[in-house]
Amino acid sequence: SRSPTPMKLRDAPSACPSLWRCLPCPPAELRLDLVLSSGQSFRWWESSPGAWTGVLGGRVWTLRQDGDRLWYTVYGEEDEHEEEQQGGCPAKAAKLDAAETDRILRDYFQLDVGLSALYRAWGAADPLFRKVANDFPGVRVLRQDPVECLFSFICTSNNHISRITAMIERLCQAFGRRLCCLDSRPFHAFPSLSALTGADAEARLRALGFGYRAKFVSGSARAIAEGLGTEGLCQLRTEPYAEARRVLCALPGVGAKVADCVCLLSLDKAEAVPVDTHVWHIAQQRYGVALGGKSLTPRAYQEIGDFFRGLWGPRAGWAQAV
DNA sequence: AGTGTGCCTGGGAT
DNA sequence: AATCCCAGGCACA
Ligand SMILES: [Mg+2]
Ligand SMILES: [Mg+2]
Repeated sequence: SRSPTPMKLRDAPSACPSLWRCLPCPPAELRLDLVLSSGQSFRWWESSPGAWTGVLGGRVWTLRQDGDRLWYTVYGEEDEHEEEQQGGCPAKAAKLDAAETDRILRDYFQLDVGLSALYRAWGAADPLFRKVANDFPGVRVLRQDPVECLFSFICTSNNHISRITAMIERLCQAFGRRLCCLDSRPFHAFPSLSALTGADAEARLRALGFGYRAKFVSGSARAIAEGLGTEGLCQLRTEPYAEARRVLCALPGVGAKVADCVCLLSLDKAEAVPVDTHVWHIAQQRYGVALGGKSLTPRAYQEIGDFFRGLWGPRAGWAQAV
């Protein structure tokens, strides 16, 4: 039985305060706008000025930062009893209580990591960082779901942000569980691993405009399903950086850069420094890193990562996000 | 082992 | 208006 009244997007707590909660969170610790539009995640949308709507932990949320508070609201799921879970994880979504939603948000934004102290340390070690940090406070690394992060970043290689975002949107629409509709716009969960292992997955992805990445997505889904599984992928959080990176690089469509993105943004490897062409140029021009050659070779990639780890320390990946 | 090349797609430049 | 160019790399040879 479908809900008789369609749900609407919520804009701010003022209209209906009882549907919102908040966490203490000063702008120096988190700048929601910078973090959610920085290209770490592709699934947040500024639904109205200052309000960010997206999917997290199988629920649709709207977030808003107001001074020292991070406000949030979680939307109810439609047709819960009709949904069949295809994967191994029977996430029978009971109504989330306030303590649980608080925990999910604190975990996603890693609010237990004090950013102010890290900014001070990076700035003390690096004058160039000080300059940038002034304009970009509160930029922190999200702790994303490993499956979403992996398949999203497989889509980023040799691609444009605008197209990446559109591709991932279509991926969720076609393969992800529908969660709810807000202002008649449907929201879908990121697909489970098993949703991407079907025999026709590659063809369907091609039809969605994935190009040659269709084979990478379906191939990596297969490889993980037949290998370590979703659980094993998540277990890489407890493995050393080098091991996680090695396992990821064995997947089709995953090389050093994508692996480092997944390590940093979903597997708790704060020392991972994803090096793209932009970072490569910065390292040479602004930091004077001496590297022969006119292409980003594996050796140069390693050297640049080592350089920034030496400069910024064990959370170099966090500093680079700024 | 370290390099060079081609690649789906589509928005912006020419 | 067509065509070129190339972007958050990667897999191959
Ligand atoms: Mg390139
Ligand atoms: Mg690989």
